[in-house]
Amino acid sequence: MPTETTSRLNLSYERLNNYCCRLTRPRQVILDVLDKVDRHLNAEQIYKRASEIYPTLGLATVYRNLELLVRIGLVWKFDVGDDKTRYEIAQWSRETHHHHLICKKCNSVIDYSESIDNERDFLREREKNLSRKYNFKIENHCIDFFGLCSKCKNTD
Amino acid sequence: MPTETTSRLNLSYERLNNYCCRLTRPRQVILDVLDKVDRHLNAEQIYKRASEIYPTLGLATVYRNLELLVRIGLVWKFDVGDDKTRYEIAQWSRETHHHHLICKKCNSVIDYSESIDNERDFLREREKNLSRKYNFKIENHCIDFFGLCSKCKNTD
DNA sequence: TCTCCTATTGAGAATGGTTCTCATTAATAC
DNA sequence: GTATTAATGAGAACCATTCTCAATAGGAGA
Ligand SMILES: [Mn+2]
Ligand SMILES: [Mn+2]
Ligand SMILES: [Zn+2]
Ligand SMILES: [Zn+2]
Repeated sequence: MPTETTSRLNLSYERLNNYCCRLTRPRQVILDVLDKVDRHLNAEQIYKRASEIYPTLGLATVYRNLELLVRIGLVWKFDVGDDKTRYEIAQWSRETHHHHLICKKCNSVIDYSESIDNERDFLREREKNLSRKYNFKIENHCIDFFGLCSKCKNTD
Repeated sequence: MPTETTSRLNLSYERLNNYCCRLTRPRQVILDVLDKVDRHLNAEQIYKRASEIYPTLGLATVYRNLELLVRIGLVWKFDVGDDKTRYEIAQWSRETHHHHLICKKCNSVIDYSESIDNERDFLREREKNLSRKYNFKIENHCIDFFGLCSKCKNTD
């Protein structure tokens, strides 16, 4: 019985294969770290955790592979306001798709998915109109809310 | 008869005053550049244009003041995918508020404002629900669509 | 208009996240 | 196995942005 995690990893490996990318140890380890619950990590954090599993790993390799994984759609990258790009495993499925609440003060990120179907429908409709009007091929969207998290709100 | 531009600049000066910031020549010039039609410039581009008006201007001063203007709400900053932060004069009014279509290939930005009222209402409703549920004080939102502009779509 | 205080400036150095280089290693097709 | 070449690790390089610090100039008050 494959766990959710192993099946997600297998899908990732398959995708790498489709893109003619070799399934190297560093890639496995990086995907493994991204697959864990902690999300929204920056490259340095991913490097640190992956190094514990595979100590000879190099930081440049982490950057190179994150870039690759983003390019082939297995990973999402985004910014929150500090100057470190954040990464998280791509969540395309209807159950896990989500958007973000981003705290301007502590740069923490909250995933939310309530009414995400509403948002998705709404955005799809907008995309249809906009792409027609501007002859623009929309590939993905970004919707974020910025402000103060509950902690930071009370320590002003 | 004040033009739209001069009145917008006057409002900016007033705002600076309210925040007890001196109305220096560099600030005037930077605001003047931002107030021109070309939007979505990066710091270097703003520096270049402002230098033509005020040649002794320093790049650090541009960065410092852009930061200030963002902080007091006169300027918006955002990223498009190259590694240079973009800036544009804040457009809060109902007539000029807009969102962005961003080309992943050439990093150009298209302003759109059709159905922006719909979007705004929709987002406001979401903000209300989310801030209650997560005890999160939402201060602003970001909604962008990424893809390929009409030019880049045809040169793949 | 003059003076004083200090916010602001300009130049260049420093920072730090990310990318590049290059010799070495290892995945995979045959 | 062997050959091919994609991928790696280490460190240097890059470059947008921030910092430092002595010099300058707003603007409040006299
Ligand atoms: Mn997330
Ligand atoms: Mn715009
Ligand atoms: Zn916070
Ligand atoms: Zn384009």
